[in-house]
Amino acid sequence: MNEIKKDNTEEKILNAAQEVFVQKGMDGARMQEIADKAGINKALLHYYFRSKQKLFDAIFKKVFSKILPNIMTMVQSDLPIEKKLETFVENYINLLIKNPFLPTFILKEMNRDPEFLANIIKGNGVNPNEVLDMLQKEMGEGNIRTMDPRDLLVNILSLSIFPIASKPLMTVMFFDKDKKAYNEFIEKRKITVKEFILNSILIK
Amino acid sequence: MNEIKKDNTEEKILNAAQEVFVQKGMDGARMQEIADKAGINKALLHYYFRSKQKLFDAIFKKVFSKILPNIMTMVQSDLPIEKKLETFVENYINLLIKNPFLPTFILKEMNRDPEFLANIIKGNGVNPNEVLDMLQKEMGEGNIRTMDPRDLLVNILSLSIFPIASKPLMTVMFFDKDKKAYNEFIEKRKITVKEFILNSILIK
DNA sequence: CATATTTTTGACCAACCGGTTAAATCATAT
DNA sequence: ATATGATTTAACCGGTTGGTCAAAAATATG
Repeated sequence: MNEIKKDNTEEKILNAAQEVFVQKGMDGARMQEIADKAGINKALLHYYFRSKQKLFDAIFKKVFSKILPNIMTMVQSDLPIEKKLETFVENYINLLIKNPFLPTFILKEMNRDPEFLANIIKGNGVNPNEVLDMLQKEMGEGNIRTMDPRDLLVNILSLSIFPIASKPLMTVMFFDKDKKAYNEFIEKRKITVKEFILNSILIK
Repeated sequence: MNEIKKDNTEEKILNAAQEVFVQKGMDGARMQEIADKAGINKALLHYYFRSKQKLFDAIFKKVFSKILPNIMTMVQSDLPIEKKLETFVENYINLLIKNPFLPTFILKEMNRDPEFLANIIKGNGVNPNEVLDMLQKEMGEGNIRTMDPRDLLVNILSLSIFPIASKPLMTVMFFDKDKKAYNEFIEKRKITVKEFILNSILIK
């Protein structure tokens, strides 16, 4: 029973910590709140993870690793670029719909330790150059307009992520605080974002 | 002398508070640090602004009001859509280059109080519908492709703002931690973003 | 100049927060 | 059963933080 129980508490801690950290950030999170949410004593947090910083690092790595692999899916098939883009945008927006606080959390806490950030990326086997090469190849073959592939990749990410990170602003600006209308809007964007990009880059 | 001196300290406080709040967020900011940076006693902060929350609200309103009016410039001329877009993107990216921490700060703290957010927008005379109407008019005249004007506006904002909010990630992913290369990239985006959008929406 | 008002300061406080410790509980192996 | 090591807890600690207060300094008023 030893290992099962250990895994169980550790998992309970990680889940609670993720919820609190992602919503309140490193500075706003309280060890007590994480302990309460995990249904354990506060000292037990320090038994499993020595310090708040260590626990935070574990969570940041965990959620950041959720985001990254998606990028590589764009290169892991030989479908035409339209299809690649379609599945990527759809997957990404779906992931963010389920985790709406994730973008803001990552954007904010990203600035804390760029070195740590670099290590996570490397450790996840994410190689942006593969994506950039794929895009450049499509350009070379005359399938899409020639441009800096980094611009294209950044544009794809921007259009997918930003509208979810700015949910409160958009809900108030465009939908009169109607969250359902906002959700429908985001749902539709799985298609409209793809179309917007393809209209810009496709050579017909 | 009364008013001049009062304005002077109040301004010193606001400048110091902006610097600290924008970089560290509400939770990470310390009243002591703000006081030090303003060159005054900590008690004086509470003399001018009763609480940390009040001071934060003042700063959030201040910096958010910096961002908003730009959106309305798109509607305050009768230039062709290409020119409107060009000046908007250029102005916006320039503003963000000068205030690189602004996007992350606003995105994070936006979630704190949506009601407060709505009031600031109203109080700034920003009416998103004016922009949406302008875009829809361009569509009706057959100048640009027909689409949900909200999508278009959100896309313009996403492409302008996100790459600056995600500076650390991009510096590490694309530029091997070379900040100068990143800066040049952003500089070029004043043009490439405009082109990317026009390629997508322009009917030739 | 004297008085009233505003601005600024140093000292202080209660609450909070991350972290520690020693003891208790539990599971397991002998 | 009991000794052993891992897990969990309650109580506690020192430092930090937002905020207060009374008094001093500066300024305005008459």
